[in-house]
Amino acid sequence: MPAHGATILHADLDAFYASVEQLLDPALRGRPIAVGGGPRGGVVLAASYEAKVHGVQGGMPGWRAARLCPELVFVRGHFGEYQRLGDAVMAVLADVTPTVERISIDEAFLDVSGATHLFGSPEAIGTRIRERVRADVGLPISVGAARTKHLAKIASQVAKPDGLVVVAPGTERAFLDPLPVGLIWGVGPVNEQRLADLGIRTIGELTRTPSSAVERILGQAVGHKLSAMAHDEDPRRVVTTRRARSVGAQSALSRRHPEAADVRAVLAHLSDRVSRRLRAKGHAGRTVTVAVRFAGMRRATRSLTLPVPVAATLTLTEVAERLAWSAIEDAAPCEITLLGVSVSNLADQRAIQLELDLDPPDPWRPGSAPGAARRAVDASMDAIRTRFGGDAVGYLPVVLRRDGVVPDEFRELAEHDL
DNA sequence: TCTGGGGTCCTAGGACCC
DNA sequence: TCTGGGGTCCTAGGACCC
Repeated sequence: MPAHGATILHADLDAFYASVEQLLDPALRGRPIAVGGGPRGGVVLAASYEAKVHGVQGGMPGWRAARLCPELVFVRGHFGEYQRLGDAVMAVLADVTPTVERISIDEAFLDVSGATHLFGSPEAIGTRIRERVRADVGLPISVGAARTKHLAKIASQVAKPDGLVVVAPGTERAFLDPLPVGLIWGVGPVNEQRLADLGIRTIGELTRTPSSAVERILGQAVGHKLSAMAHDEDPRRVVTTRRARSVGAQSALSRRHPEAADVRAVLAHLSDRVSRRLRAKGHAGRTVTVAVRFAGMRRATRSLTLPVPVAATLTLTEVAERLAWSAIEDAAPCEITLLGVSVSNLADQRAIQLELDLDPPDPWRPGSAPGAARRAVDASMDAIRTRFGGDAVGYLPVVLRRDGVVPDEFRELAEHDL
């Protein structure tokens, strides 16, 4: 049942990383800048509006961004600051209502239906949020307000940069009809092109298309979402907590023929990262998935669901290695450019810590229980890292040392629990 | 001189069970 | 004479989001 009034807000910081850099260094203000990447490699993580004008976008290879905008300034990024300032903005939002759903470092939904008696209309609340974020944190933020989350998110996109858009109840159709379908959450480049092939470019054109045709193109789920939105029946509520469904890590590698020692070293490193995070949260997972990217960007995944959840570094490494070779051998001869490990089917694992014994027991210690031994090793490593920091033990595989395009601080930011 | 790293959700086919 | 229909789980691939 939709709330009365445009009481769902979507607040979204503008070009977040780039805006923080311009806040920290006044010399960068008004200039086209890119965070991450460089003219010779890596990818752009974020671009300032001055750079976006030239077509520079997040996710774009640095060399291409440099070609689009020769005066582009590349900055390395202050990832710790992003976390700190993102948190500060969320604190401002929490002053308005406890019903805040943070969906990434820099954006959140709010349900302000219980806050209007204190702060006034959704429009007044949106204005207040924008003023306070600007005054207290120093960053531009856009806000959309509407009757549903979906619509509020579209409204904030329309409001950018540094604006506020309220979709008053009853005006939804008039608001949506002229907008491009790409603004719909879940319609990316592929679906946008598929729709364009049918002559459908605006949301209005889409809603006039028979739903059976839409579902044929976009699939049943997206089709249903669209028709729900078209009829203003978006049931999603603002939820303040969400549980992680998977934990993973990946690393791009310079193009190479897969060598057993390399593959093992990289997978051990990734498995170590993943399993440490699982253990830190008291989680374990039954399904292990390995992703391999080959030269030419083709990808393959292999997964295995185990009878019991795993969280031990060594166990995860062994499973990952089998899965990786299954994918590599199916593609041979090949060159690989990325390896990834992820664990899903998560279960809370604080009480029991069963570990699958994939290997025969240690021949040097007859009667030993490999699972228990592995847990003991992991516990010691975790304790040392907690005390002395993540670099105290463990190692970075030689094959990764040269390829570390993305700073570790960025990984930490991306993996941070929101 | 080819593209990061963290995720979510959906789809389709097959195995398996009752 | 080979054979229903529904449900669940697993696997692989893919689109999408920040």
